Amino acid sequence: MANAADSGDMPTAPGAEFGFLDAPVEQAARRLLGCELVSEIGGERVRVRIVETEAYDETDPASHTFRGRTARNAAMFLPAGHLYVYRSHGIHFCCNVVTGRAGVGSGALIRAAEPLEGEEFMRARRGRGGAELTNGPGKLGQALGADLSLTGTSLTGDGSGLRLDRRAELPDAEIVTGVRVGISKAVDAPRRFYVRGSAFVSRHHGAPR
DNA sequence: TGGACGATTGACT
DNA sequence: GTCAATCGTCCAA
Repeated sequence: MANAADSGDMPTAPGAEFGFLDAPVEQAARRLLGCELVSEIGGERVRVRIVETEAYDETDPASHTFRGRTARNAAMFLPAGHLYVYRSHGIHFCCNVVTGRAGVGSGALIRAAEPLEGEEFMRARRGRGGAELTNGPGKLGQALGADLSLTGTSLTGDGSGLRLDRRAELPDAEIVTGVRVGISKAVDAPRRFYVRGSAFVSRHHGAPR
């Protein structure tokens, strides 16, 4: 697995940049709200602001890492600040920011984001516009141009993948906590977080109205 | 090694 | 509201 720290080209100590994600996954998931994701995949620069996340870790029956490390979920055990991409329903690519220490299988699913830059590229990839660009995990993955080749990469950004830019932590009053979406286990765990009032928070079947 | 199922989406009734 | 698409992963046998 490629790791920027291996090549010795890290400008700072490994992990320092994403130290704010080396925390209990619920806290890390909250801290990701408001942060920005930059994609330069295919030479097309796209930038979005994260507005919805869900927390998953090894203690959680709904998590891919609940039954331990496998070939698919190995990236979740990397240090905080790496990317874990999985294929959903054979069709969609969903992006997770890995949190916590190396060897710990935890991360936050990025469920939705607001477009900030490169909206024309997202429209071309999605075949749709408006909130439909990025208001769901599969939609966001498609808008960013993400696929399985990005899993295990570092979010420091190397000009060809994804970069995570930290932003100031949102005040509690702007964060809504709820139950996660689309899972069949631990359905009542309050591990979904989204920005109050954002028009890009995901819509899904069975959503409260 | 077979088979059920999924951290979803979009089209259709 | 209902259901198909689509395929890799993982568990049971």
